[in-house]
Amino acid sequence: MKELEKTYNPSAIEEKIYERWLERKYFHAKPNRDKKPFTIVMPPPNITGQLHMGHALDNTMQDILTRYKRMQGYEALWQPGTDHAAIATEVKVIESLKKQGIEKADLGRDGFLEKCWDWRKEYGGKIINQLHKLGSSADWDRERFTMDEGCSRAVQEVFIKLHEKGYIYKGSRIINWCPVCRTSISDAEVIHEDQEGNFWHINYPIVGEEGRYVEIATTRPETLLGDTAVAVNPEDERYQDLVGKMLALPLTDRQIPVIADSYVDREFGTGCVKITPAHDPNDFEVGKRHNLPELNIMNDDATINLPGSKYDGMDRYEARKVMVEDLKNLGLLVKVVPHTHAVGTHDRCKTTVEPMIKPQWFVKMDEMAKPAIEALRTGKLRFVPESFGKTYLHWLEGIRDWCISRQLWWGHRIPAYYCNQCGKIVVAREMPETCPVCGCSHLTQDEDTLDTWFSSALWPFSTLGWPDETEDLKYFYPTDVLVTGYDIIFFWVIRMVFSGIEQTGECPFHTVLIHGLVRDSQGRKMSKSLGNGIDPLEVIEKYGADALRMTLITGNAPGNDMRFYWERVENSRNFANKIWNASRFIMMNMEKAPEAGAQPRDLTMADRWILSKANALAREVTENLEKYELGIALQKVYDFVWEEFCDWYIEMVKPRLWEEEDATKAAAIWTLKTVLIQSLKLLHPYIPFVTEEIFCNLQEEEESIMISSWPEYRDEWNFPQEEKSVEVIKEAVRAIRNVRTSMNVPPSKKAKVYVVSENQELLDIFEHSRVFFATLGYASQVVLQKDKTGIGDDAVSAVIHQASIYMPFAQLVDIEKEAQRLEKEKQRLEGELERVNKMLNNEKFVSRAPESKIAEEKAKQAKYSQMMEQVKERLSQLKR
RNA sequence: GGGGUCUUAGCUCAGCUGGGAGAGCAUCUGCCUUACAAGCAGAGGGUCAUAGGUUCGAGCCCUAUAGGCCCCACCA
Repeated sequence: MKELEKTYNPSAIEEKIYERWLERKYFHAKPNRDKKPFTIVMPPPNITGQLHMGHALDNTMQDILTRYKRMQGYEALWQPGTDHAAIATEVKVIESLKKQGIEKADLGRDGFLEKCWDWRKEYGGKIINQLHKLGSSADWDRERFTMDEGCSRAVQEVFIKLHEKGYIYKGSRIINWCPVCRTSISDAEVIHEDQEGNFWHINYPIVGEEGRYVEIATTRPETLLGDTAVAVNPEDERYQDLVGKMLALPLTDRQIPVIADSYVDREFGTGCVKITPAHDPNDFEVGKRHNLPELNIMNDDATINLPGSKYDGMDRYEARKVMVEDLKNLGLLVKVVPHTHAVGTHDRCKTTVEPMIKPQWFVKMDEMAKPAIEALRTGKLRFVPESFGKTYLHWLEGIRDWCISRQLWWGHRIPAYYCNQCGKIVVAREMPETCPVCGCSHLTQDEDTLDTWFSSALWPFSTLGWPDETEDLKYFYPTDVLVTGYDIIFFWVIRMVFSGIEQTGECPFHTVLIHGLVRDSQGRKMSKSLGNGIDPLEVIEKYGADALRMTLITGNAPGNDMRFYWERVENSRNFANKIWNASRFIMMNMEKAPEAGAQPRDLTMADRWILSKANALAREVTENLEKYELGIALQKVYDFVWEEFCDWYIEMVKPRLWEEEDATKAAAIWTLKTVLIQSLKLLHPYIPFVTEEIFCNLQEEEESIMISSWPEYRDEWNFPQEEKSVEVIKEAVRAIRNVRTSMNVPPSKKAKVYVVSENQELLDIFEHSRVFFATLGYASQVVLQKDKTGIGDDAVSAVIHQASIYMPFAQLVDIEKEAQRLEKEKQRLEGELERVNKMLNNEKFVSRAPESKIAEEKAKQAKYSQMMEQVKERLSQLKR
């Protein structure tokens, strides 16, 4: 038996323990017919990533579930890996190249990709190492990467299958273009944020009607150059006569028609809308309906593309300024009205996106969305908390086709090949030798790569070997729970669900456990630009991984954001120290007693009480964990360990340990050890390090707590009678302490305690508990009797159920104060009685409430009236 | 415009299927009691946003209102 340090020092043990777990392969899972599988796939962090609080929370939750299920006897697999993070990584690599004076284009595709792989080699493992520090029990032997061979094969396979099915197509459509990243992005990557801008009212002259104009209002005057019509509402009387007429487009020599389309809102603006099909998604639709020309007036970097015009080559915002000035000079600018409106920006770089028409690859969504919606409706898939299911449905029901091609180099290259001669597109695993149409042998692969999320969408099955029918896939798939933040439901969860159903026929997981954001102490989002982020590694260094994990889980409900406070970390650390010291105490005492292997027969009332409590706790905690109520479960163990076990049970047991010859010493030691181990096990998923360290020092039968068995409820540990008895004793002790405190009696001053009760059963309980009054209630002597014989009027008193407690404090007694205390107690009881009487006198309550509830209230009524009598009696005694 | 969510002790938050309001921190009072001062024993502090409704019974369910936050959305 080793001796523990006086205070718990996490940094001294965490690394050592984690190494041991790794060495012994405890995290490794493999198909095992004798066990049921439990699988979680880790949301793959970006290879550009550094562990932040969000990761810490996300992974702590996954680790808790994995460790819990592993202890329950499941073959628990937590599948880890990293994501290539196409845009994010490409941007980082470009940045680092720039510092060396190298441009992406100079390197060429292959050269650039080489740099990307170098990057991944250097930084790809960083976050994984940081996850180790957190205590994550993922199966690192299975670590995967979204661009490794297996995942790439899965991507290719899915692309080809979806293309064959007609679900993937190439088309020229209006897409979101990021002029800085120079790539298309999907709708999900566009953030609409309100920005202050202007409404520019501009007059378009009507051709052939000198002096007559159509006034339009726009937030983007520069797109005027691409206008191919002006639209009015067909119902709008004001403009009936204009439809069909031509307008002279200012600043150009073009003429454009006035058309009628119900898209136009008569009430908004002037009721006349300029139509720019190539640079606005609505206008694009209008343009299609009216066969309008699509005039692209912008380059990829959002400079104006209009050769021959003075605006050619100007940046879009510069062009705006110059054009507005020119319009003003022409007298066509009617007015400028300040106007805030939603502007689409790229979520990565915050650049205002430019809608553009470009040939891109799309995934057709309508058919695949259906089974994904169905999965939630039929309960095959559920969200915790449930409300996020609505978010999921809402998005799926309004889903549009997914633009999956990106004009990037870092990513999965699209397996499409173009015939240089006839233009035929061939989608295939490898480049065809000849074109199937014209037979020519000159083909070129598509330059584009796929959206990062295309590969992440396959993560739950690509990591298990799909498309091969591997043992892993058969055993571990579908997975069980997906843990992630609500901010990523659209990007990832939805796409995993429809991809999983489409490719494997099964929903990739049955539960999505959603968590919120970790904010700073003022409730702000932690961000680099604000500099308010707290580094989880710093927390781990200062207080230990257990304290961090516990802080992230305590007092937080699924889906809710939380604030980070150092005080809370301290409290968590204090708890680890608390259980550390309780263990230290127990170990010190274990040496004093012969090793008790089996459960002793002579368990005392207190032993049975705490055992019964620990037993009930195991059941409750398990129930909470099954409902993913991680915070509630932890709170329960916390309360049990600190209050019931440490503050009450250990204090109660001390006299038996101090006594040289105590017949029940072995029982005490056995109970201490048993309940401690039970608590450690219940805590292990949350605070794995400290529980492991204690467990290994405490016993020698098992080599690690993480592979020990999860506590189960046992009927033979259920002792309702003893639970009640100890509660009575606690009530009496509390009453004594209360009285003493209110009279400022120091603990050093012991007092004689009389317990008066007419209830023999109660007196019997106290008879067995004399020692508790001495140690917990500072009694010098305990007298149990049925009446007040020998108790002077100068004693102070307290009333508990069916008993009165008297302590003679002659000189200390202040009759006034004593009376005040009792008056207060009387008032409290009056309140209680009023409530309970009101209930029981209510005929409807008595006739409609469940019997158990009525019985409960009746018992309370009896209890309070009895106590009331005692208080009244004592009061009248004082007044004499 | 649509949807979601929140409003509980001074602060930050829990509160499971409706049956007497909880935690941590902070505050106040005593204690260095032989596991722990990162501790022990006690105390104070809440018309659970407001107004209705359902119910024997509402912090919890329903409706409306006010305020906060979030997400989605093609009003130029």
